[in-house]
Amino acid sequence: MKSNQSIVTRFAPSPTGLLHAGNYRTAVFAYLFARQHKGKFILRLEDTDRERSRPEYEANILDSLSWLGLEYDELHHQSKRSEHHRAYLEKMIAGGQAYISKETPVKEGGRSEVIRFKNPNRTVTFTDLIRGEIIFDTTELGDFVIAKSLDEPLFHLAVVADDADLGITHIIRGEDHISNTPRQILIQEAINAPTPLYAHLPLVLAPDRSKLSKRKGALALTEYRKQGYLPEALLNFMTMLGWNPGTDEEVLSKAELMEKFNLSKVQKAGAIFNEEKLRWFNREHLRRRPAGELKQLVLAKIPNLSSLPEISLERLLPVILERVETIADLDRMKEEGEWDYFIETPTILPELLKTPKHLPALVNILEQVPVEKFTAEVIKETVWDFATKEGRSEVLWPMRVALTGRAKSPDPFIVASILGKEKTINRLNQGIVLIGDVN
RNA sequence: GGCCCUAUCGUCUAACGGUUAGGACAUCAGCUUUUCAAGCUGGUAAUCCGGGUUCGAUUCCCGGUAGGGUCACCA
Repeated sequence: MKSNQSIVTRFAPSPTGLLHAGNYRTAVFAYLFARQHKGKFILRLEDTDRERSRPEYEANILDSLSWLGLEYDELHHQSKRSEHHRAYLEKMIAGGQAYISKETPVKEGGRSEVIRFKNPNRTVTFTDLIRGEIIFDTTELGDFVIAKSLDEPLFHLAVVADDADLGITHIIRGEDHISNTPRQILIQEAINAPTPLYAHLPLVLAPDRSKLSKRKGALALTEYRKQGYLPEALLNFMTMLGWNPGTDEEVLSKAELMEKFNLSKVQKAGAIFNEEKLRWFNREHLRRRPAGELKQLVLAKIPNLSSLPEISLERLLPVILERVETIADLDRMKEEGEWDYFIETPTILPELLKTPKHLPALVNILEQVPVEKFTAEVIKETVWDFATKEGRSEVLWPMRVALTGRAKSPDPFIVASILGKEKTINRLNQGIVLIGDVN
């Protein structure tokens, strides 16, 4: 029902910098719109500026899109289409819609001859899918330059020619292009090309509400990848920046986004890129990954945990996962040896034990728990009355410290169940010895 | 400055012209098996201002104000 074979969108970045949120959100919207309508999504590298375009930036764009999962149906390089551009230019010059203009170069490297568009000086009106009718008086634009020479087309000409040749039906791009639109419509009319539908997206903003840019601290998409974010989380977050599904749901998979996305619920005002919320999205997406995958991930990042018995590992995984927001947290845990006490006996600072006098009684109590019933639940049940009677913090704090050697850790019952009965008893005894030594 | 776009909690946002203006992130408080994390419960917090239209405006219109974008032989 929603299928519409004729829809073609494009993402047209210039390879003059790393792809960041200000750019790729546009790609996300164009992609979702095309896919939802079973249309085509085209990637076109706008590399006509030979000086500023760089292969490494192009590689970065390709990398980023592939990581995000935005697969394109066609890839074009604007620089490889200059013959088409030349043909349009020649036709326009012949038809009087453009002309070769003699110039006195104002800046260094300026040409003494450029190609200018013969502006008909009239009002241009178009209906933006997001903003409605927009009216411009193009008179003030004058006869703008559309090419440095027949073989060196400039932005406006190249864009219009390529969009026409590639059959683009919907131009979904940033709001910063609104003022370019009348110029491009004028060129379309001159070359007798159809005017596509326009949807100008609100901008992604830096915290100071200005357009997000590298200068404003926008991180490359690849940087978020390095920081351990999931592509689905980025995709979800970026889509929610300026769009909502019309319900309270926020955590959506790529498939769900493709199904629910629509231009009519796209916001008109710009939105600040909020990293806190991104982290939250990442957590939510991480939690939704299959258990097996998460286990592999943890073991890959913290390999020494694989020496643990299977049962211990099963109990430890959820404990680790609830402390992870991005995958980089696992690297940090590895780095800081956060879980090392499960592998090696920790060194315990006697003063950290605070009130160790109950440790001997604790050992006696735990001795009674059968090895096969040494679970967090049973341990808690067994110790609880005693701890309550003697004062919970008096009993539980030294128990936890004796087991972990740390001031901060998961609760003592969980820790004990992961260590197993033997190690638990040993470490408690070690704590007792330690106190004896001190005394 | 010209032109264009925009305006709901700190942030992202919801609300056929009638709601105690809702949700999420963040924040604060409390609870939970001392600590960390997670979780749960609750709280603080918004319709930029002024005029219209209307029985009734967050919503429609106009004007201010504020913010943003754009004004290249870059894209």
